[in-house]
Amino acid sequence: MPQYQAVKGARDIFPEEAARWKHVEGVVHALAALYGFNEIRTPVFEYTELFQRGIGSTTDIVGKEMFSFQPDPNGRSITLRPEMTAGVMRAALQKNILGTAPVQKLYYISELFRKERPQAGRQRQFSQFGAELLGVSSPAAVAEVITFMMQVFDSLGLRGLRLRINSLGGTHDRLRYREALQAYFSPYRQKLDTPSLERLEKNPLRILDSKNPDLQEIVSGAPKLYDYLDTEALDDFDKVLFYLSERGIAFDIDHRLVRGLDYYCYTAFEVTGTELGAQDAVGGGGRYDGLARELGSSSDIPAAGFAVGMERLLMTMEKQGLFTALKLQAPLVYVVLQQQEYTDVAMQVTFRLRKSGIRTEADLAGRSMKSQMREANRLRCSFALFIGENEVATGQYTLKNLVTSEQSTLPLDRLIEILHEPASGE
RNA sequence: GUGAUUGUAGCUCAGCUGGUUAGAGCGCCAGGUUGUGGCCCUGGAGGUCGGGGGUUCGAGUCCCCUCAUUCACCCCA
Repeated sequence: MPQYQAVKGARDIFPEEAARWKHVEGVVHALAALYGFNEIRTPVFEYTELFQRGIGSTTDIVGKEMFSFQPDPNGRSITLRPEMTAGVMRAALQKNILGTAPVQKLYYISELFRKERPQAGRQRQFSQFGAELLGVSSPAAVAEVITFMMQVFDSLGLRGLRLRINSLGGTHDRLRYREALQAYFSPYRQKLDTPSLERLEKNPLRILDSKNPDLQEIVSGAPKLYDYLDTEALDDFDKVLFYLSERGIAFDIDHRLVRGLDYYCYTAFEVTGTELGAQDAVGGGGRYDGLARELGSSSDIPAAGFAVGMERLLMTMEKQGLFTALKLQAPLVYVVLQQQEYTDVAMQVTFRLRKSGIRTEADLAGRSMKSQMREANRLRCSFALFIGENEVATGQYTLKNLVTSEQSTLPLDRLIEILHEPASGE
């Protein structure tokens, strides 16, 4: 074991994997532009209260998973962001961007931090891409956000992802339902497990999420949220489903889908994959009309958004073999020098090639010709350009095609022309 | 936070009931070809056997502690 290791739950991404990230990020950026979402970058830390208010103090994230610290002895507590929505909303309110344009469509690809035990598909530092649509509260807005997300999956070539969707109703609906749940579960107190008992008081909806097999029977008999939705909520939900169907987006209605964050209302959704192990959620989101008020806004700001776990997305793509064709970009030319005394010439030539836009690599370590050739081969270069006694004397250099093994000796200007020809791969 | 799992070379792993200088494949470096790679051949470098303690004549192998990994629970992306 080396003396220093990456912090628990944090990992390094080396060049080959970084290429995969760039590929995925490229698709996200391109589709965001297509859908009219603009990138926002917010600080990695915020005042702790923001998350306590925004995410909800009863949630696990706030209760036990935040990296919080106090930089100044008597100063305010600061927290490494465990999710993006609260920060984005804070930024929007702080600058009052809705004052200049009443609808804001924002997206991000950002690093998040949660103090959990790492396991497959879960790290302490991880990243999400996501979108937030602020200022509109229509089924069309929710459908737009979901469609954007699903098209990213589609464009990346993902198959077999499952979209589950539910309506949580408005505040009134949820209040009535909450009481109904408490009434239903209270007689079962003896049988409930500790976390469920706690939820019974704080947030009974989340009992429905329980995976405890012993509780399944009780849970399945619980009142359905769906039966407590008023017509407005039902119409809203139907409309969202209508848009999705019309666009050919498959979904499963799941009346037990609740989601862990307090701020969701009306539509909530989640996308799961089968290749991820226990942590099978790739992304999720919903509508959160109440968040802005929670954060001190004097007016209502309806909003909808989603977040997708980049690591889980990449993991699923890997399992589905979607990266096989992706390789690091190879240099076109490797400059090989016969003896070290030609280093200066080699550096000049290398520079000229690069200046003309040709991806060029050269030996910086003074290694043997054989090593240089092996290196050229390892890097999958298409050409080797030799600098030796003859070349220096005549000013004509030897270019070898490493695939066909053909080589010719010509002035550098001429070689650069050849290298720029499409057949050369440039 | 709880449970289980694994920890031997850069990587993937051997190492029988504890017994001489700890191995293989791949990778890396060098040479075979002092102006030419991929294949092949030869050689080489590289290991506090995660760390500490204990049992023993003797520990990579057994025991304890510790650190780390991985997976699962909880919850979530």
